[in-house]
Amino acid sequence: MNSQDVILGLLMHHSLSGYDIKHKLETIFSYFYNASYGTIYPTLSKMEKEGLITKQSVIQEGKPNKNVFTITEEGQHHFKTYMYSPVEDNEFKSDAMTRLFFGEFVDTEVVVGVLETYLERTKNSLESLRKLYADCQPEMSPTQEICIQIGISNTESQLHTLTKGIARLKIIEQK
Amino acid sequence: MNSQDVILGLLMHHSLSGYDIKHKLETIFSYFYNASYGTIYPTLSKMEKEGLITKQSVIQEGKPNKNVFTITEEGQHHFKTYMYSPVEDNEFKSDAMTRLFFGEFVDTEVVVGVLETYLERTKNSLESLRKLYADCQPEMSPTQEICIQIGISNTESQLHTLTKGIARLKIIEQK
DNA sequence: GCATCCATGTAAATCGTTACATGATTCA
DNA sequence: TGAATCATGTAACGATTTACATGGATGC
Repeated sequence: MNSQDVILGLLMHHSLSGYDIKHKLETIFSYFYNASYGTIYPTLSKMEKEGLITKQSVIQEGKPNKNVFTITEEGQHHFKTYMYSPVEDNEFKSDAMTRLFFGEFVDTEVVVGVLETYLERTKNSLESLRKLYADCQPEMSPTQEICIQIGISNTESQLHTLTKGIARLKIIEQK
Repeated sequence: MNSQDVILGLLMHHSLSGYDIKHKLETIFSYFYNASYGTIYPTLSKMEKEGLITKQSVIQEGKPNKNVFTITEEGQHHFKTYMYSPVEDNEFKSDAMTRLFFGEFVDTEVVVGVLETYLERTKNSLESLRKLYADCQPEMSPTQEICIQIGISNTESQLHTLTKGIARLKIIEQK
């Protein structure tokens, strides 16, 4: 899985600009994927050259012009090939967990701070996911709904687990 | 956070070879970090040149010789600088969740297959983490123990959430 | 005899982020 | 007047994976 596969998937539903794609990634995809403009725009150019998508320039009033991309039949075929290929493993990288792991080499209060930052960010993510679910539920496909339900549940559990972890750490601190 | 920070952290406890480091990453770090030999060996060379670590060749009987690396004072200082720097956001990338999200474009049974693969892998991860906890608990630092407890709890919740998700998906399939 | 573990390393390729560069419009 | 939103793009850099290359020892 790479940015190309994700972009093709987003264009399966309807045509979008690079800016729209970035917005989708920041909202509905935030739980399990991300990409910057520095990836999106060059990928769109590359895909257009390869005939997977086509570009239409749209002139807007009161807003800058934009390039809207539409998936071609070849692009749809590419996307299907991705969807039937072997599933890749999840990737998880956590700076906060790494610092917790190495906690013995710094003061416990520093580690507590790290976990509290992590907790705060998790709370924010949960809030965003819940808001998204509330706002977009009617227009979501059934699998998209399951997707966000899984995201919300997992984030809730993380919150709970982290809170317990912080409590345990604070007990150690007192010793 | 990058491979250098993680390697320095591992060497804080005691000297290790590149092979040992890979093994640690595959076991105790498996939940929140990973790196291949193609990263580990060049990073060790680079750090040695920069004076963050030193190399000792160890001749072994019945096994190939190995290079054991020891952290220097400068390396320890580097590591501390990392530990006190701002915490980076977690990164999570999930091919399985992406396919679930785009589930409307393939047969539901394909999506069920994707989630069942995901579930199977999660079960295996959980088993590994539990085994690791059982085997290494006595030699773990308190923060390392919290670290693996968090890993186990989160993986357990994921298992639960995923199982519910698959059930919901199968209800959709029947319609 | 074959798989697995031990052990190290390089080179090419891939993939991606960050910073830079630009600029109009809308709303408070 | 200043922040936020809309909108596109490039160039330099960084990080990492995959595939290649090698080879002895141990255990089944």
